[in-house]
This record gives sequence, structure tokens and C-alpha cells, in this order.
Amino acid sequence: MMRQKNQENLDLRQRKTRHSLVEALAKLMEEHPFQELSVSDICRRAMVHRTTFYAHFTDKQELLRYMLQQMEQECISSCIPEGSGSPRQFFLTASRNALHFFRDRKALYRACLQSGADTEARLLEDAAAHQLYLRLSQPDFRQALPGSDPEIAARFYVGAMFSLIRWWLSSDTPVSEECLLENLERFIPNV
Amino acid sequence: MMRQKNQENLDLRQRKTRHSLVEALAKLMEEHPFQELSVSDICRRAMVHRTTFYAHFTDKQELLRYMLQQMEQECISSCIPEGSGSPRQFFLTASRNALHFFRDRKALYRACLQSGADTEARLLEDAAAHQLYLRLSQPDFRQALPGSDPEIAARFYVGAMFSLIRWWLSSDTPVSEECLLENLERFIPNV
DNA sequence: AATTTTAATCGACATTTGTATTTTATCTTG
DNA sequence: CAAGATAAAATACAAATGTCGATTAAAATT
Repeated sequence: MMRQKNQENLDLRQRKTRHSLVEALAKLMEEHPFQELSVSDICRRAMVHRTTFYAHFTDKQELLRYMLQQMEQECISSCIPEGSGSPRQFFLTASRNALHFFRDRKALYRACLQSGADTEARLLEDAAAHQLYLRLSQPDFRQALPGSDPEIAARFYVGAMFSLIRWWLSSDTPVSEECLLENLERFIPNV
Repeated sequence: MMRQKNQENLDLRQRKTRHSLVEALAKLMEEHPFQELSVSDICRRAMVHRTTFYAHFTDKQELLRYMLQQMEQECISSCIPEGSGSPRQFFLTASRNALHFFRDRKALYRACLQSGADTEARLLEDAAAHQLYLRLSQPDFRQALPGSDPEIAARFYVGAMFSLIRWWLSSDTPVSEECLLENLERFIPNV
């Protein structure tokens, strides 16, 4: 059942169904924690039959994952700086952009982090780590970080940044954005 | 209902019940992903009536959280180094200890990280961040990190370290433990 | 425009979840 | 050890979950 072609050349009906479900979930998550939402709730709001839901997703987690994967491209393109600076500049600019990206989606992101949905939220972290890895793997960056494994470095700094973002968004902005970024600059080696 | 005294001076029956449930969950998580476990499964294995389960925990997530909280003390005491060295030494030693702690509990920790249970797993990260914060707040450390907010610094480095641990444990040990720790040393400022 | 393909809907069902009420068994205290 | 307290079990129930097979509606293809 279900064609499930490569990516987005789905049947019109399927795209409409998925779109409705994503919309409904996003709306509902602004009102109630994800945990408390039932598949029935989502279907009711989306005006989609429950059996149709299960034809597309195995459960509500998978719907959320789908939703975040759609955000992924948007996240990367708005965070990764253009041009080529030093690894340090690259990371700092990407961090500032990421901070803004998540700040603008605070409600949704907090909802993910709370309600047992942050396995899904971590997809974005993985994507970010991969992007930094790609940059650090470039020859000019390799010689800037002699002896360091670019994959380990990418995981380290992206993990650190996402940890700060999580903390900053989940506690009710205990420090200013500038303060956070100023501190961040101190932790990044000057390469 | 339920006395729920301070901490562990519970009725014998309650302690027995909770112990059985934790045991059952730990066993089951080695066989199936947490997601697929039903409260009924856990109760069946624990030989505890389902209504009794709900008298102690609201859902299986809360049981898992309880289980991890019990690990928390053990984790802290086996990771936090004794004596007082530099912030750098403190962090590196704690990191090495943490790496071993989670390596020894790899099956359980991986199970938490996968199966939608890592909101709960992050409790340990929060506890670790708090420990580092306590150290960095001490006067002698403050002057070693001039101008840095100890809370931000703690979140940054603990987040980075847990990110590495997650990556190291979830991919099937792509690099050696020594390699990981050597790289880590390069990322920690010499203070 | 007609035909074929296939997704969405409908209705039904067994299982799980979460809760309430009553009864039974066990622990704690005097 | 006995009496009172209270946790566990038993039973029942409404709601949600996940999966059928069959029917209807809407796409894609000719």
C-alpha cells in the first residue's frame, strides 16, 4: 500500500493529508503538551480519518519527526553562513543564526524538548553536527586543527552549542542573548 | 493515598513493588525498545498488578525517570574526582570517569537514547552540569575564568561531553576511547 | 472524457491505557 | 500479639490505540 516515491512526488491526496496533519500538530502543540495529545485529537483537528493517519505514520512521534525533518532544510539554510571564513568565525556565526532560529520557534522547540519528543528534536543537532563536520573536513580547516578528528570536534562544539540553546530556551531567558554569545566566544579556540 | 515519605522510608510493600518494577523494566529494555513496552508487559514481568503500577507512577516514562534518578547518585559519586585540581583537570577526570560509567551501562543508556526516553536520560546531564557549576562557582575557579558565567561554562562543557558520549555509544565505537579523550583534551582551555 | 489506479473513508474489532471502587493481604504501632 | 492503617489485588469501565477488510472518492493515465 502507499506509493511512497522518492520524496515529494507523492499523490496530491497524500501531500494534502500530510500537510493537514503537520498543521494540526503544530497548532495543537501550542496549546497542549505533546504527551497529552492523542492521535484522535490530531486527526479531529486535521479532519483526517484515523485509519488514514496510520497509513502514513506509525504513531504521533513519527509525525513529529516528519515535521522536524521538514524544518531541517530550513534550519540549515538559515544558519550556515555563506562565504568562507575561519573555523571559528564559521562556528560563531552559525551559532548566532541558530540561536535566532530557535528563539523564533521557541514555543515549538520547547514543546519538543519537554514532552518526550526530543529524540526527534535531536535530528536537527545531528544535521548541524554533520554540517560542521563537512566544513572541518576541508583541507584548509584540517591544518588549522592539527591532530584533531573533525568528526569529534564537530560533535563537541555542536553538542555544546545545542546544550546552551536548550538551556537558554527552557529556563526563561536567565541571561541576555548578547551575554550568551559573548561567553560562547570565549570558549571557541582562535583558529 | 500512598504515604510517599521523604525519600526511602517507604512501606516495605512499596519498596518491594518499586524494586520489582525497576528490575522488570531494566530486563525488558535489554530485549525490546522502550517504546514498544506496554505497562502491562512491565507489570506482567514484575508480577505486580497494573493498578498498583498506576498507584506509584503515572506512566512508564515516570518509572524510567525514577530508575535514572536512582542512578544519578551513583553516577555523580563515581565521576566527580576527589581533591581539588584545576578546572581543566577536574573536567577531564570527570569526563574520563563518565565515559567509563556509561560504557559500563551501554545497553541501558543506548536503550534510553533511542526509544523516546532521552528526555529522561538528560536528567543525568542536568545533574552533571550542576556539579560542574558548583565547582566553577568556587572563588579560586572564578578568577581562573575571568568574565565567564560559571553556569554558561558548565552547560557548554558538560553538553559537549555528553554529546560526545552519546555519539560514541550510539555509533558502534568508531574511535578508541583513548582517541576520544585525547581529542577532548585539545578542546579544554588550559586553566 | 472514460478508465484505471490508488488514497481516503467507514465500520468493526482486539488490545492497551488510565481511573474508580471494593475487597484482601500485609505492614506498623502500641 | 492485637488493632488499626494502608498498600496490593481484584473487578469494572470509558477512552485511545493499532489493525482489518470493504466501500467510496479522487487522483493519474490513456
